[in-house]
Amino acid sequence: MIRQLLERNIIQALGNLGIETIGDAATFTVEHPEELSHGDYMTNVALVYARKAGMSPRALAEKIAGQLAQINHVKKVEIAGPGFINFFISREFFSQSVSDIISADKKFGHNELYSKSGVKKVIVEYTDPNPFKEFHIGHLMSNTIGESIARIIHVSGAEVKRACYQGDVGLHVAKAIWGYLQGTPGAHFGEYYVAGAAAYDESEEAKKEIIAINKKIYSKEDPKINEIYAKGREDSLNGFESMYKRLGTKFDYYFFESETAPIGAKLVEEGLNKGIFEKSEGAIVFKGDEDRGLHTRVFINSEGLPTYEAKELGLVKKKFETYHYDLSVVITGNEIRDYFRVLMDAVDKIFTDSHIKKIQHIPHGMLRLSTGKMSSRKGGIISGESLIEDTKKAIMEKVGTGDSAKKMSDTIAEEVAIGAIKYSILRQGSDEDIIYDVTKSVSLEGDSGPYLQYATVRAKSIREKAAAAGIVKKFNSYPDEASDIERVLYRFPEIVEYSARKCEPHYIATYLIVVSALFNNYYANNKIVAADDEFSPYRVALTHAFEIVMRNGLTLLGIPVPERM
RNA sequence: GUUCCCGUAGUUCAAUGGAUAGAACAGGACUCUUCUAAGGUCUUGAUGUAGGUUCGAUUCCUACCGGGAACACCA
Repeated sequence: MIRQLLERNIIQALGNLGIETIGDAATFTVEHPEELSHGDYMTNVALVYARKAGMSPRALAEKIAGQLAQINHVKKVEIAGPGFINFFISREFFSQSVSDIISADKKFGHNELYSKSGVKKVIVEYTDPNPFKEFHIGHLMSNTIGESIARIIHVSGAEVKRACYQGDVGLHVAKAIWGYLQGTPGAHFGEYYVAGAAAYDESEEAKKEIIAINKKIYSKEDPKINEIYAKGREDSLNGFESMYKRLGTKFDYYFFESETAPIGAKLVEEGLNKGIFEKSEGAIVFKGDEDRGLHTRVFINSEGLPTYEAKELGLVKKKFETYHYDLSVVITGNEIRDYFRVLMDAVDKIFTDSHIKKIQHIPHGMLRLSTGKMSSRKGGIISGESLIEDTKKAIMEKVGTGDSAKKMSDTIAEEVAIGAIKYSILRQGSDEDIIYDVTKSVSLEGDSGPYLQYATVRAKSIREKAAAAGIVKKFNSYPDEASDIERVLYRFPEIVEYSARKCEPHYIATYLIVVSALFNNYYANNKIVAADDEFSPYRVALTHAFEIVMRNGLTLLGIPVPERM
């Protein structure tokens, strides 16, 4: 609200100077400078209006600053650089915000971005692993990003439902069952699938057998196949469920291709009659608008079976019938991007309800290895589980050696491993590929999840020490100068809102790193718990406020906070 | 070939059209008798090329160079 206050005052000042702002294409901004030494807020107003005012930016800045009345919370106004006006906020504001953060506690960071814009119900689809195949690191990436976005949307004022869409029918299932029937050594269907997929490519005979199995899966005529199918599906889904538990996800809805396929096929049939789809070379296709760079896509293949596109259409309908959303968010790999644009075009033509069309696609990059694109069709995939286990092992080795008091429990190692992996995914823009380097993922220093967890746990332990020492936090006695950490903590809700607007968790991740670094620096330079220091109660309060921001921020990233480290 | 994404320190990533392009890792120099050294302090080092728009461009536009993806019956 300080921002709005400043904007109003600046417009007023411009008015006093006879500079018209209404209906002007040029707009000024009020924002936080990149560097704290440049103040708490800054505006470029003088640079924007200099030409119009017929004077140099610095001269105009001086004039505007001269016209500004005394603004609440503003302690100092400076002109700097080419003509920026910098505002320094009063000390009382920061100590008040420390108190406000502690009062708000878990709710600090909540905002009304969605509720204000009338978006009250949001469904978020992510992860989408396929039964009978391995849950690999690509699913880990989708899950991490999706879970975080779901949480961010939730604290931004919407009811959120989590959905997972899974391919329980299709050739991949037949490949896995074939592998099982061959007596392929292995413990689960993910391994049988790899064997079946390899055989399908290499042997004509195996290919025929797999196609035959596929038909039996659909027709359900073979009791033995039915039994294996049921077992494999259940095993897979149970495996996924325990993975979701480890990762901290709980889905509200599960959708399956076996149920969306008939719905989609029916929609395409109806669309064919309306001229939305057309027949071509024995298949039913949707002609994408070439001018908009859209491709033509097959929805029903020449054998009369619905493709992924048709199933996805069925999914849209199924989702909306299950939960009347205001917005549907779909998180997938970015190789689907162009295809999704075609799908959206088809959705737009098929459905009439404007709500059902409110679909936002969030594509994410690939988790890449030096060996190239991951593919579960061949061997050489990295399972989500093995990545977690390897990371965990590396953490144990790093910390567990030496004196036994420092040895960590399995629970903590697990939390730190999950934090390390999730942070490495969420620290960058989600549309970018992540170059996964095994040795670097194991490094826990600096820009990492464990760094954030460590700073948080440290704050918690200091707070407990203060409580034991009988120091009660207070907000009325503090050093004259506000510390840097105080000057950024109150910005957290703005970061969350911005992150929600962009559907990009990495803004929160980056912010938490900055805040942690400032706190660690504060910790190194200030004795927080000190019985004979009059400022100690305030420092304890500040530490608590920091801990709250960290906890809330890490929660939005889906990163757990260990008891101790 | 067409369309879409992307080129930032040696490496992995940041930067709502703004000030001196930020971190981290790696390299160099310090720092535990003191609340957790998985920490802190100092230091070396970057916008693919050529134009354009702008008071101002890593950001927007055009061309080129380089990487990735999609492009009809897989998902």
